[in-house]
Amino acid sequence: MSAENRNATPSVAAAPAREMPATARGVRTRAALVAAARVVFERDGYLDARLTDITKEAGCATGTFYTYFTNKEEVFAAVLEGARDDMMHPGMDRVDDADDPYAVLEASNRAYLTAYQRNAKLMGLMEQVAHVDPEFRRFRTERAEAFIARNARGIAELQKRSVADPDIDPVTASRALSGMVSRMAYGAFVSGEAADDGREYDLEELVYTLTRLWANALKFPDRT
Amino acid sequence: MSAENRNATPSVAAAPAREMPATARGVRTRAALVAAARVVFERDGYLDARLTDITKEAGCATGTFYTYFTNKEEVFAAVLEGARDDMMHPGMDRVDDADDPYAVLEASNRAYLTAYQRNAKLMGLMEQVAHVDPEFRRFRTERAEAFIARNARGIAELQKRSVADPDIDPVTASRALSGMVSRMAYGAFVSGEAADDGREYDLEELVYTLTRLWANALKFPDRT
Amino acid sequence: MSAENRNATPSVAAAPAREMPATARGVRTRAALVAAARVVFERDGYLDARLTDITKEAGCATGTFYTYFTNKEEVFAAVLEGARDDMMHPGMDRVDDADDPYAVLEASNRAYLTAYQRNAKLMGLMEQVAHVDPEFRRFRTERAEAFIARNARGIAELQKRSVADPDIDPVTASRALSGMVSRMAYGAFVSGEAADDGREYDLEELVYTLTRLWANALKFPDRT
Amino acid sequence: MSAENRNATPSVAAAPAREMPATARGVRTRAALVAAARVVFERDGYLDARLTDITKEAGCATGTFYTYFTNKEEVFAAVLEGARDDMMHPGMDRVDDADDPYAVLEASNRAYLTAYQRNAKLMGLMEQVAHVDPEFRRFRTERAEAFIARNARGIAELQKRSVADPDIDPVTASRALSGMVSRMAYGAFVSGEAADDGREYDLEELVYTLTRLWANALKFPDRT
DNA sequence: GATGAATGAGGATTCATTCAT
DNA sequence: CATGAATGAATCCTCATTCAT
Repeated sequence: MSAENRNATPSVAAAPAREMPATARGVRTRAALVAAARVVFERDGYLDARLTDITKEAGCATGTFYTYFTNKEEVFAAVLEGARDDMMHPGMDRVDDADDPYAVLEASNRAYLTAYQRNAKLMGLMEQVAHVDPEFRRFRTERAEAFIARNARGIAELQKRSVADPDIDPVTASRALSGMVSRMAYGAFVSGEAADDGREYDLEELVYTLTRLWANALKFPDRT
Repeated sequence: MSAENRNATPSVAAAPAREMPATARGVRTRAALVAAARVVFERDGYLDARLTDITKEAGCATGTFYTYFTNKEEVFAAVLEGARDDMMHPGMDRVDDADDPYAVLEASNRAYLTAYQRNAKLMGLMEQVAHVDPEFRRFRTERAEAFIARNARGIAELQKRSVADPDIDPVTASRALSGMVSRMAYGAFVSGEAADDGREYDLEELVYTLTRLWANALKFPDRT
Repeated sequence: MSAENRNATPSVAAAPAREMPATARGVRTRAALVAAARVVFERDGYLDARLTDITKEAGCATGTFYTYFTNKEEVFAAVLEGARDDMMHPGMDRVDDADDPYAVLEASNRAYLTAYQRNAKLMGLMEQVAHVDPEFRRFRTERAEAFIARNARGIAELQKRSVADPDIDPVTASRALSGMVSRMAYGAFVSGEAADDGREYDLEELVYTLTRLWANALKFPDRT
Repeated sequence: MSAENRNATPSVAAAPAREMPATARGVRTRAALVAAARVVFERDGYLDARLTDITKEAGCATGTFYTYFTNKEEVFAAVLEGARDDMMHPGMDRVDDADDPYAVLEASNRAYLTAYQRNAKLMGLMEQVAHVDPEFRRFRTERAEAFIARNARGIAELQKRSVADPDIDPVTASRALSGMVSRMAYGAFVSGEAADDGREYDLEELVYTLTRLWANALKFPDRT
């Protein structure tokens, strides 16, 4: 985890991106475009967003777009870039007792869900775009794999300490459980799947259930 | 699962569908179009599929398309229709000991995963389309909710029989665990996420791990 | 020279041309487009011709253009196709005395110049396009080489019959003399180079001078 | 050739040229732009050359271009300016025996072809631009007419001295024969037409054949 | 029913030229 | 003088949908 893929991937897509602006005005315009793009994308969706909507929203001419980006994918990448750190490294509260795996797990899940909720619109967008553009499919996969790998390491660690079911492959388990959490986050914060239940999603209930299921699944010892 | 989705309208989406063909030739043409549509969709994806590609593949004229469908959504609905039953009611092997919840769960998971694998291309398509067309988003959600409801009922039942952790909301748990399974199925059979692990997805390993995690999560009693 | 590159090169450019129309209406529309294209090209030049001008001239919608052609090059190729035979095989009057090389040469030059004059606008266009599009550069070169080869054969023949200077390489000579004629034709009928002389180009004077120069250059024996 | 083209305006085309730079820095920048323009034109062709390519190549900002030129035509004119003298007055070796018309002609042709070869890229460019921009069409024509007039004078002179066929109009003949030479030069040094002959163009062979054809065409007396 | 040509709104993209710094 | 970002008119091209045969 930590800094390893922080600097490695400066841009999301490997497109031959336009170079960064040289002047202050350029920086401002570019930023305006990225901000506008986020607004338009979140409002209209990736597919329905037209380049002119973005420039209009940013208050500049059509051509200006092409000073900074080559196409829609590229602005979208820039938009993601902005939220990237928060999405990849959701700051986790200090856990008092780092030896209590349940507490660590719970804090981790809460951090993940909170970050997801904070960036809900963007995450939904990500999901849509990943299903439309291979470039971003890869990006999404990488993000997922980063979490999976991190969690797999955690599980293996717990197995070594004999606090997790040893009969389970840590990677597959991580894949399953991480998927469970992200899938749930999507359902709760993006698609609002349970809206017709009449019941709203309660973050704490989510944290509680997911953590408990996860802990049970790995056979964490009962907390005394 | 019950009759809730099986009402009068045969079409998936609620579009004002064209009526079914009257003549034998009509039936044949329509069938050819649906088959062609599946081929084209699976080959090019929903978004990149052009109506003319479909008619070309079906070996008929462009205009003929509109004799049977009003637009792309509608053919796609017809394509789904074909695989619908298999996807909704994956035939489950008779389980000898219906009282062994683990065995039942395992059989159920195997049935689900097998069906998913059988219809992998289509499931991937479903996923893509759901992220693009609200009509199908609803359809996908309904399918998911059907499974969730079914599984929630199962969990509640087990709780009543005291073979499942009573401290967990059955619907939320079902949502989480069902999501875990479907997410995993997608990763394994559609996006081929783990291809770079060097390891192929092994169906039985999947069934084993998912079932075990699920059982653990609900605190099924140890099998003796 | 005969049919050797008559069927060989059905289309000028090797572009993946749209297939020919299946219905009579289609044939009509395509023809209208080609005719319109010729008008527009001759009026505005190749570079300044816009696709919409062509469709407007043809009296059809923009999109219709793309039913038959993929781009400007392709229509231009189609336009050339129409005049191709006349340009490649300018019908030559029967020459009474086929043994009189001077008479044959004169008839040949007259035929060439007449054909050039008939298709002057198009030849000018060809010249322009050849300087702009490599595809057509090749076409133009091929046309030129066809004439050069034909004439080189003629020269070699005369050398064998000892009626032409044997100390000259027939291909190089043909290249030079054929170029002289085509260059002159361009100057006279397309660019109207001598317009400021006050003197108009007189076809017969052209034929006379070019033929005489050519005959002298090859040292045809004096006609007695 | 005389002073007719050498009037006050140093620029080739009659565009309302910007005045020459006042400062030393200005001179340097302008020169850099002209040099860059030549590079870009020769590399990309006139039509595909973008103004920004030129400024980039010159290592200066886009706007700087407009300090010295109003548009593409004007830089191109400036580029031509540089090679102008060499192209218009190809230095001819002293011919020992100025009374030997064949020797004079040969020297003249060699000088012309050599100059053409030296400036091949630019001549090709000229040709392209002449077919695209009327301004330069005129320039090209003037250059051609200068050679034609000079040669016509020469021919008339020889006719007076009875060493050239008197039955030929000297201007028309000059037009034809000068065209023959320039056409050949273009074919040999620019379009590389004969590349597929397997034979390379040999300058001396060219000089020999063209001179001989020309001499024959005018019925120069046999050299003894 | 089947055919396939015609339609045209809609959006992306380029690049010469301007102008504030 | 130099800078380089901003401008936006001008075209190209696609493809769902219609309709005469």
